[in-house]
Amino acid sequence: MMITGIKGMNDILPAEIAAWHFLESQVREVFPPFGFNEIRVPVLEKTELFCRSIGDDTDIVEKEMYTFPDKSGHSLTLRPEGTASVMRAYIEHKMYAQNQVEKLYYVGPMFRYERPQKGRYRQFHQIGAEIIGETSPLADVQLLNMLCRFFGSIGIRDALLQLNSLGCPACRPGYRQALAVFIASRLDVLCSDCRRRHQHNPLRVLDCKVEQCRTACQDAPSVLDHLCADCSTHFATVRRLLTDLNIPFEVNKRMVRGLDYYTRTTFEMVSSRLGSQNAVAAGGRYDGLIASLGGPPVPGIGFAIGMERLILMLNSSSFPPSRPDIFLVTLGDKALEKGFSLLSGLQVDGLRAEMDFSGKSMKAQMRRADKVQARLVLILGEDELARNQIQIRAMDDGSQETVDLDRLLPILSDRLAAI
RNA sequence: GUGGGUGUAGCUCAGAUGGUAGAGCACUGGAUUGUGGCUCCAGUUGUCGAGGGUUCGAUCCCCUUCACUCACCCCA
Repeated sequence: MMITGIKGMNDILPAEIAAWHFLESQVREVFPPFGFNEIRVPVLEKTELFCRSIGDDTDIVEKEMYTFPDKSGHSLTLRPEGTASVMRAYIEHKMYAQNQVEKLYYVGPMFRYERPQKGRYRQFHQIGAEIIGETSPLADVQLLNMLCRFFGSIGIRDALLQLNSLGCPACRPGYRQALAVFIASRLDVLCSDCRRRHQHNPLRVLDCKVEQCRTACQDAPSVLDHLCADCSTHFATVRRLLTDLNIPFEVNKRMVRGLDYYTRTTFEMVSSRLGSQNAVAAGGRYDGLIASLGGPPVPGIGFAIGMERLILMLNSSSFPPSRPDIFLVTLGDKALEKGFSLLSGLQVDGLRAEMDFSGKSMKAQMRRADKVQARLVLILGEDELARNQIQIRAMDDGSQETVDLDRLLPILSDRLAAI
C-alpha cells in the first residue's frame, strides 16, 4: 500500500510555490514600516498554554487540538493558533521590560483536528501580527490599516472589513444576561443548534446561519447598546479614525469570535469567493490575556490571516511558472560532456540553464526546450565543437546566430536582456 | 463527530440491463540522417480505490472499509 500524506495536510508543490513566496515577500515589505518585527516560535507548546489562553470551553480546545504526550509524559499540543505562543514568548523573555509597546508578526503553520473542507485544512498557515502594551484605539486603527494595506498590496480589493465590539469585563456580563433573557423568550422558534447554544454561549445564536434564527434575532439586544462608557468611546474613536484614513468598513453587531480572550474591538475580513468558510482574516483586542497567562497587566490586539484562503482569492494565472533562460542542446558524446561543463559555467554565473543528459535525439531535445519554454537554445554539435563555436537560437522568433565560444557570455546577456 | 457527492491510464473523463476496458491530453519514436510550436503516423501506460459476498463469470449487483471532496458544527 502506498504511503500517503496525512488527511488535511497538504504538500505545496513547485507549481504553487510562487504564490506563497509572493505572500511572504509582501508581508516582509508591508509590515516593517508600521514598526513590526518578526518573531519565530515553536510549533509545539505545553497543552496548558492553549487551555488557558483560548479557553477550556471553546471548540478548539475541546475537540480540535493535536495533543499527545512526549516521552517524558508531558502533554504537548501542536499550536492551533499563533497568539498564545507569541504571548508566552513575550512574557517568558520579559519583553515588556525592553519596550513599552511591542509589535510582532509571524508566519507559519497551525494545526487543528477538524474535517477538511474548502479553505480549511488540518495543517494550515497563518500570517499574524500583534501589538502588545497599547490601550489606545490608535493601535486598533494602525493594525487595521496595516491589514488593509497588505490586502491592497497583494491585489485583493473585494474583501470586506467587518467590525464589532465585544465590550470588556465591566459591560459584557450585563449584555450577556440581557441576551440570554431575550433568547429564552424566543426559544421555541430557534433551531436545535441554537437551543443548545443558548446554554453555554448565547452570543453564538446571533451568528447562526439558519434564516429562521436570523429573523427571530432581528431585534435582539445589541452589544453596542450595552457597552460601558469607556468601551463606547473606544469603539467610536476606532470608527472615526478608520473613516479619516478612508478605510471602508461595516459594523456587524452580530459578529462573534470563537476565542475566549477577545475584548472590545473585534473584526473579520470576509469574502464571497471563499465558499462556506468566508473569513480570510480575523482578530481583535485581548486586554486580559497576558495577565491571565502570568504576565504583567498589559493589553494587546492582533489579527491572523489564513494563507490558504488568501491564495484561493488570488488569481493563480498571475503566477506564471519560472522559465529557464537557456536550454543547451548537444549532439554526440564529445559535445555532451563539453556541453555539460559549459552548462555548469552558465549556472555558476547565475543563468537558469538546463540540458538533457541522456543523449536523446535533437528533435526530442528541441521539443523539451520548447516544453519548458526556454528563452534561448544553445546548439553544440560536432561541427561547432570543431570550430570552437556554438549556435544561439531565439525560441520566440526562431532567429539563429553562430558565435565563438569565448564570446558566448557577453552575447548571451545581451540577447537575454533584449527579450 | 454528522450528512451529501465522487473514486476507471500520469491528468481530464467516457463506458456496458454482469462476459476482465476506451477517448482526449501528456509521454516516446518517426515523417524532417543536426532544429521546437502546427499537421500526420506508430507505440507505451491500468491490480476499473481496497476487502468480502452473490454468480459459470463482477469494474458493473450486495455488504464492509478506505480515500478524496463539499456542507454542518466550528474556525483563519
